[in-house]
Amino acid sequence: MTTPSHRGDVPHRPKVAVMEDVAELAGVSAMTVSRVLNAPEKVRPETRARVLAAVQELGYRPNSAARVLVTGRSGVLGVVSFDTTQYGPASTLYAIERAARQNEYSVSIASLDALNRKSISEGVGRLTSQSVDGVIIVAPHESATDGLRHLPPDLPVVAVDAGEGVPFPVVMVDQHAGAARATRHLLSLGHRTVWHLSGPANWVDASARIAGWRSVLEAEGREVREPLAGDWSARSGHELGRRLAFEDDLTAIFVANDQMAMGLLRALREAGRRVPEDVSVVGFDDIPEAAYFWPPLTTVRQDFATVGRLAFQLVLDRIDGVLGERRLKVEPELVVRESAGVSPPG
Amino acid sequence: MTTPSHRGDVPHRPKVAVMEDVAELAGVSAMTVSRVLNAPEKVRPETRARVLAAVQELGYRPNSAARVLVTGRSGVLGVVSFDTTQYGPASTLYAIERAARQNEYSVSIASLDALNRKSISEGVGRLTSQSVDGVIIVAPHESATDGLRHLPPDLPVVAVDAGEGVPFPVVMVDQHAGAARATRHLLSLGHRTVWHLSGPANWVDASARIAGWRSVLEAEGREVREPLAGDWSARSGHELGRRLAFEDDLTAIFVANDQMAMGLLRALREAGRRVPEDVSVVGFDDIPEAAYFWPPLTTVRQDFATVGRLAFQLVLDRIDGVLGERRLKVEPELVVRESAGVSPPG
DNA sequence: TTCCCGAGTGTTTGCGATAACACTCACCCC
DNA sequence: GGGGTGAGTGTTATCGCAAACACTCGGGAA
Repeated sequence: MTTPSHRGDVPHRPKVAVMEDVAELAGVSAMTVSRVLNAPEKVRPETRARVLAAVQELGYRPNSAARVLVTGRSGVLGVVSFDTTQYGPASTLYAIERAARQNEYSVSIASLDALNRKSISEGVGRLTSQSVDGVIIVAPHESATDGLRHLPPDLPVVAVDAGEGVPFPVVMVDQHAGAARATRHLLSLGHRTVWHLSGPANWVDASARIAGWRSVLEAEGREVREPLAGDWSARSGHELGRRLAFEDDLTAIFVANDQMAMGLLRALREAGRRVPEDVSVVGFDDIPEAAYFWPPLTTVRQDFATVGRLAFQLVLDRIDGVLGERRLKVEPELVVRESAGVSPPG
Repeated sequence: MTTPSHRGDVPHRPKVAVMEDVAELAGVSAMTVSRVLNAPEKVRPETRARVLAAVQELGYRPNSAARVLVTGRSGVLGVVSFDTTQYGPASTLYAIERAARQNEYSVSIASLDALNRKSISEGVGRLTSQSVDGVIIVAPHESATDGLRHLPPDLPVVAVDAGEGVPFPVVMVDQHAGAARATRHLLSLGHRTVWHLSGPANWVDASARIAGWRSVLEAEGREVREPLAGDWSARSGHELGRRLAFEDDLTAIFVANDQMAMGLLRALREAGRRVPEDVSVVGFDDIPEAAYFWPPLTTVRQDFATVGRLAFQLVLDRIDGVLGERRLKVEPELVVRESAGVSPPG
């Protein structure tokens, strides 16, 4: 005798307990249950105990949608990011999630297929329509920076590694300083100048690393060779490496990330140039494998965990109406291993 | 003359448009607006146009919390995972997000700090309390498998790479077949037996790879050396490699993942053993860098993208009440490069 | 004693959307 | 011409929770 509806296939939803059920079991009103959960000190201890027992017995869990509807707060943080299969973004995301969890927030993600204004604001849109309380954007591309200028102004937003001129706080590793450190390290080993294998155009960290590298060379009055741009992959490092391997004034090279450095290392070896005896190489990132490259890679460590943690702290402040720092820089660290050595004689 | 409340710091919430506002502007009822958004064909074209214009003008976006409350559907998928900084899990997550997005779902994540029953069900709990429609679990550890038996039975759940005996669908790469393929490849090159550097105990894929490797050796009547267990890291591969490098019947070794293979390669080189002339090495995963190892790594490619896509499809089916496959296997592929060669003359 | 106060609890209302049902036509059939 | 029909729209109830306000006491001040 069931009504001929489409519910035929969902015989009997085993209705989950709601606040009213708990209230009834505990012999109080729903409001008291709500108070036990949100402001326990306002409820007499023995009442509280009864309510908690009822919660336990029924396996009650508050319905977040209802709570969001009435409070306007979701406890969800959105993260917009590009290519989280890469070590850097993945680590940042992981650190954000961890920090969020410790603060009773959960994380919703929106990956981007492309880096441009439209894509970014669409990603943010996907998140805001899920009523996130705030958004962290991990998309270190200049076109993104542009998209970031046109976001809902009342939404708490923090960017990781964004360029200048975005209207909200930015957390970043000091790429410029890191690149400078790498370059100075190579010069200090006696090299006359340092080549650069850069990241792709329009990536803010690629640009910052180029700038850091260049500034040191210029300050020291060294020759500045045009950087060659890869795409962060080992493949591109290898390809560009083959073109560089026969430059005979190449004795030192700073590579914009460790994967490209790996490709370069291989190209150099294939060309018969020994590292570090003939050519010194310094990378960037310090991926966990860098110490097991051949030879072990001297590189610049980025502390993604700290970046993620700080980014979370900053959105949290914004959500709470606190206006904190506008630009937080995390110091990178040069990790000296064996891929960079003293300049070969003459 | 503001009331002395804590709202002092939030002067005037610039109230966003709700459905009623749109209705008013378009001169219709809220119900009609709702229909335009959810079942446009039920509304006369000119009315629809008026409503859409009003939506546009007010920048109206439906409030998802209200919608979830009444429909019981959130359009959010939860993903529970462990260590998304690793290439495999990260790629799987990425593919899931992508598939979800194409189906108008968004993704909420819950990372795990530890792999055990408590941790898993807590992770699922964090997600369900955010009212996700379904959950995908990417936690290929046997202790997890245990935790998975005690989840809310009405929740649509799909696991990636889970062991046998979990009460819901599982998508996995056929690790056993992949390991067998790698092992057979090495035997076919003339090696008398194949050593194995395995993943850590209790990881389901580590166990499956051991089983696959062992089954081939046994079928061929070859000697089975006790596998050495690493922890997936290059560091552990290096460390174990140092112990193995001087075994003189070591001519071929199958390593449970590419990172460990990298560490092993370095250890072998440090011990003066050439790859592939003295020792042949086959890895597992085919991370993007594998082709740029020294030498380029022969390995087994896992198609994480397909795994992610299938896992999403399976939860989606479950959410829609369709009971699909219980165990879906994705075939891995042997990628032959240069790290494995013919057995050195006895 | 009377009154006030505040701790503890209950009642009512509303958050923003959709489901279910009710209504109004214009149209077509016999 | 009466009445069925169905497309298009409106009305009401409801989802589960918390904010705001109302109520009930017992204890202390006046």
